[in-house]
Amino acid sequence: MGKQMTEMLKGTLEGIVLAILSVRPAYGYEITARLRDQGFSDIAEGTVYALLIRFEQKSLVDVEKIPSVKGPPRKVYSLNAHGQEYLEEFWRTWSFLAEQLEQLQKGGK
Amino acid sequence: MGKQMTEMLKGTLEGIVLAILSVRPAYGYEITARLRDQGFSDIAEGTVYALLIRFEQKSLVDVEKIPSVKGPPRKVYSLNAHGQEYLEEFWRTWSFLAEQLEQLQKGGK
DNA sequence: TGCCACTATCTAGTGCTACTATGTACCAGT
DNA sequence: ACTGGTACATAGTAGCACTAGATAGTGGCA
Repeated sequence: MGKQMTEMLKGTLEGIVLAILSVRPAYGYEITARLRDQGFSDIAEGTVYALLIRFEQKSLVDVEKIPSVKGPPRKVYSLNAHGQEYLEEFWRTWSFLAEQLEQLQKGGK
Repeated sequence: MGKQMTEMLKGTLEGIVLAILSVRPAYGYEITARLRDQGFSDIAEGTVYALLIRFEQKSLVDVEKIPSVKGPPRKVYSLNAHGQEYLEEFWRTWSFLAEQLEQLQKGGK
């Protein structure tokens, strides 16, 4: 991953994962795999798990432990009301930023 | 400033300031003021100066000291060829991220 | 049986960036 | 003298993604 991407993901990855969880509950390994499929080719696994733990500590998610067919039990995370709110604020913040950048990009060309 | 915005600016502010410099040369105090006018209401001054010093160390900019009518001399920064390249890579990185997020935002609604 | 690959989670330590808080310096108007 | 606006700088802090591992369960294959 480029260094620019690494820095840009700070604060954004949080929103990305929250958005994924808002569609439907998921567990860490699954989220990492999905991100990689989607072009975030080398998101570190550790990063996702650390992020999920932070969500739990901030009470943005509910957690359920579900046995897996192959491998250790999964920790399935689902967005709760507080998490939903937090996600909405994320979208507001991101929209503002995106708009500013869009204008800058236009102006520079 | 919200904490979400603070984190999201990491990696992005760099691009924003480079984009500003690509339009025309500017100095720190001016850049801070312009950012504030544009809605980044409480960007810390120190942040911008530190950023500009990083640009200089990475050789993305040329610097010229120009006397000011009121106050200490200004350090006017202008983007050089290397900086222009770096900015283009920033736009590529940001465009990718913005596209991913746009799709997520659509999907979640 | 032993080994490997895949699934699945977790953590200590590192680097980078924005913020806080403060200091320095120059000049104009009162 | 003093205040306020202009202009730059920096030491310390917090937060986040990454590195580089460790740990564990299951199944396949030689």
